[in-house]
Amino acid sequence: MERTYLAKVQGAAVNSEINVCGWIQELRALKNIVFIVLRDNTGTVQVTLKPENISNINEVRELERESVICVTGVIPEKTKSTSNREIVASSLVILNRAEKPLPLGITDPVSADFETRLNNRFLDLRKRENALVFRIESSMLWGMRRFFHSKNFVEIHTPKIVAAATEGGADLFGVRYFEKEAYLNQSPQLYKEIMMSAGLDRVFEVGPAFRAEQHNTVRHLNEFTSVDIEMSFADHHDAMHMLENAIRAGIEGTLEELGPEIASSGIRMEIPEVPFPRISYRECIAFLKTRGVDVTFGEDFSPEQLREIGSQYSGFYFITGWPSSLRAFYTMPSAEDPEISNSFDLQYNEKEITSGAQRVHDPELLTKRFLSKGLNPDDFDFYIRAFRYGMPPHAGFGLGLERLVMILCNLQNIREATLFPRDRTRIVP
RNA sequence: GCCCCGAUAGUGUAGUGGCCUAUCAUACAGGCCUGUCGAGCCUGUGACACGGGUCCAAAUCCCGUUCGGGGCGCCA
Repeated sequence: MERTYLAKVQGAAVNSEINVCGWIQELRALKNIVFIVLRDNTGTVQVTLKPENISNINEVRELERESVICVTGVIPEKTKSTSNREIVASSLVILNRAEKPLPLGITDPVSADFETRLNNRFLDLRKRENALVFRIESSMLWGMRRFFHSKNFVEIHTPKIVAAATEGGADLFGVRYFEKEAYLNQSPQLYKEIMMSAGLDRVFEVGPAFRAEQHNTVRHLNEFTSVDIEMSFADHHDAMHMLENAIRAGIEGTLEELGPEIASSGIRMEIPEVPFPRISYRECIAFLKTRGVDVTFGEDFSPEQLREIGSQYSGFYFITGWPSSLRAFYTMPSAEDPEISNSFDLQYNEKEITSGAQRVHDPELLTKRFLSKGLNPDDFDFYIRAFRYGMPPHAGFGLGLERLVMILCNLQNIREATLFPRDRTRIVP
């Protein structure tokens, strides 16, 4: 018999036989009757077992919480259960028993440290509200993928193992690659740009990025998921336009799929209005000065300064026109104002989630930019070559998926939005 | 990497030098009761991160280590 998801039990026909499978969330063995609250991926339902119907009832009485079972039974017309429906079992199959005690209770009225939760993530995610974060991430990503696909983007996959000289080096993880030295890539940047020269026109990639920085904060991971796009014959305005509409599409799709559950979980998620406000770096400096914050042109904003800015500009907004000195070598300087670049960050309140820009497409300028950043252009020959034989103007961005989910779910720690976070000290599980 | 804070049963906690053979809840085990549903009642098992030191006496004070939390820095 085909398995029925527990969420479908409410709407299933009474008196017909059904088969349900899941975990024993609670078991109450009374003298003449046994009740099980069964849980699966979709919900819970009470299963009622009467000794006269169940041959292995004594074995069932001894089952541990979180053991895995399948039950066949019927839904009676009337139930004495305070839940709307129950299943009166005709048979119960024990598929796998759980050890006890549980290292983390699923329904216990005691909280658990986040570390305990991470060490037992498989149990932690049996809680629906914890798993919801990852359902939201999935829906969000599907929404953005559909959007990019509709805009003629090609989804690509670039190497995560790269040669020593590719990226300057200091904050990369080294790996042994047979007889060579190699590194884990910190961004698909160079490769997605090469695809512009290849004529793919518009590309996006969803993949891991690795940073060997010894940061220890609630918003940094050493391995995170980057949603990257690059588009030809485009500038930073086009990239910002694409980004805000991708986010809007992602949230629309997420609310379509998970709206009721998101609402009942207490997460406030709304479809943002586009376009997002654009605030220039220079405007931010001027604003901070009106608030008595001492800040000079050419400095990155500190967390405290970003909180100040975020108290003025809430929700999604762009900070545009960052000083060229703060941006990577491939960032296009502004034609009108040589001190700044055609770049942007997408912020949500005080949090940065995306960094993007129009890119340099002229190989001579690119070489100068390398030199001004103290990098040796020879180390990037595989990259610059793609610029010498017809590279179109292009622009793009990289978005931190976990940071986006963190914002959408109003989480205080980015690790909450990561199944198995990799931070300064954690590599297990 | 720097600064601050922390580590007590499976889980979450109380306890700041002797009153601690360490509190409470939950979980677990046994019993009573019961179409239960945060089930109820009774009984029981179970812990001071590790290594040094101070002291008549250390969960408690000091040093180190490990791990964790927060902040900063770093951060294509």
